[in-house]
Amino acid sequence: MAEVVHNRIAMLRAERKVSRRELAEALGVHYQTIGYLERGEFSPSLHLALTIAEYFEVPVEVIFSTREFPRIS
Amino acid sequence: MAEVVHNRIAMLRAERKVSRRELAEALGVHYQTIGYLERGEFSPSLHLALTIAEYFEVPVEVIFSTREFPRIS
DNA sequence: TCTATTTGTAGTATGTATGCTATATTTTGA
DNA sequence: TCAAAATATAGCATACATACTACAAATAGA
Repeated sequence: MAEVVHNRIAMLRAERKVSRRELAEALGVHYQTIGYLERGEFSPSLHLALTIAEYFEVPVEVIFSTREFPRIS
Repeated sequence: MAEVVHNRIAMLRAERKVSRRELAEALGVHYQTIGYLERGEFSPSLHLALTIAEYFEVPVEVIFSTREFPRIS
C-alpha cells in the first residue's frame, strides 16, 4: 500500500502550543511517534487517528486526508 | 497496541445492498479484507478508513469508533 | 551566552494490516 | 432442490506502524 495520508498535526499542535512530548503523553504514544507523523514518515493507525481527533476536538477529516491540504499563506 | 476499533461497515454495506466483493473492488482492496474488517479481526489503516468513509459519504466517526457502537434494536 | 528543552536522525525489534490462495460453509435465487 | 454467489476459515508472505534507545542539532529562555 504505502498510501500517504496527509495531516495537520503540527499546525494544530502549534495552535494549541503543545509540545510533541506533551501531546505524545496525552495520547499514550512514544514522543518520537509524533515526530514521525508530523514529518509524514508514516501515517497513524486508525485508532491513533481517532484518538488524536478526539484530543483536538475536531473531526478526523479536519486533521487527516488522502489528498494534500491546501497551503495556508 | 492491538487497540480495537469498532466499525459499522457491515451495517452500511447491508443498507446500500452492496456485496463485499463489490465494496472491495470499489475500494481497491482484496475482498477478504472486508470480511476481516467486518468481523473485527483487525482495523483498517487510516488511509483505508478515509476511503471507506468517502465511499459511503459519511464522516469517519460514523463508521469507526474507539468505543463500542450502541446496539440497534 | 549558557543551559534546558525541543526536534531531527538513525537503527533495531515487534506486531499487525493487507494481499493472496485454497477450501469449506452458508445463503440466495431460479 | 440445485446451482451460483456470498461468506468464513486458514495459512503464508510482506510492508508498515510503533516502541525504544541514543545522539546530534536547533531553538528558546534565563
